[in-house]
Amino acid sequence: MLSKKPQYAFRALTTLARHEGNGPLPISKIVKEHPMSVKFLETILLELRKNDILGSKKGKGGGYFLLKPPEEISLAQIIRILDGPIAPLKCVSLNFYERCDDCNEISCGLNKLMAEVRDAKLKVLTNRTLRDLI
Amino acid sequence: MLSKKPQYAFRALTTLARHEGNGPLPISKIVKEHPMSVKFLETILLELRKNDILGSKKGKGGGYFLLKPPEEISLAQIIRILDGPIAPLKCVSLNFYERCDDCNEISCGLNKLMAEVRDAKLKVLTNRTLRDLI
DNA sequence: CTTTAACCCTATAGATTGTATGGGATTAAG
DNA sequence: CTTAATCCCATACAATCTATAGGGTTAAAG
Repeated sequence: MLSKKPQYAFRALTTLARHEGNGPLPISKIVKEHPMSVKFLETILLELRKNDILGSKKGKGGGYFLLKPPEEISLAQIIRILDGPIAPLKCVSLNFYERCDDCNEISCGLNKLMAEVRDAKLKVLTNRTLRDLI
Repeated sequence: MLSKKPQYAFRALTTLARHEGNGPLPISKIVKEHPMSVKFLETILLELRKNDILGSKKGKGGGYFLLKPPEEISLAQIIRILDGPIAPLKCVSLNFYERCDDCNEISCGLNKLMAEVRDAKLKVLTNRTLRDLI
């Protein structure tokens, strides 16, 4: 299950995508369209800025804006930043790999099947972008 | 990410599947093959019994056994029992549906995409069974 | 009919993660 | 110099995950 962070993020990002090219959009405007905690959204957008999804401008007239066109921002990128691995197990994760300490990865049948699940999810999540969300 | 419960469950279930037809297998034997907390595994197997995956026999010489052949028990069934929804959002879950109170399901683009993810996962998880795990 | 080995049931503890909130610092427009 | 915004970090609160505890019930075997 997706946690709230990416869910809120997607709402904010669609608003930012629709506003593309018109300069920075402040949180106050985003929240007007999607009612939610300003402070919580702030931490989310900050995280997206640190991961090069968003840019920001401080001070009066400032706000956030997309660093790339919406069709170049996949759902997978956002989910990985805010929720971590897309794979059902760390031992089959592409971006968050960790060895499992209590199963043998070579003989373990589960990780092979979970890798299939990972690929099935990724096929959707890397091909779908913010553009599909608008 | 899968929680520990289904992970442990899959290990126990493969042992039970290999033992199929030879009568009930006690927890003590399962744990000998897969070291883990006896008590924790007990609560897991109990949950599977209540959901008609396992049968059990009490008393000396008792234990657990599969109620169906391994090829009729899909990974999806086990995950739903122990981890809940397979869909990334409740509002697109087939077995655990809940209306989202803060988004419009008709106009919300996200749930359409998350339904695609759900279907991609289910395609693997309903076709793969305990048989594939052995 | 007692011992023993097993499952049955419920409560709860401890750790981790998810969901925010608060307060102040920094920046820049007007 | 005032105002409106982001930036940063700490922390509170709640929910879930992981596991443990302890006693109850059942049934086979001697």
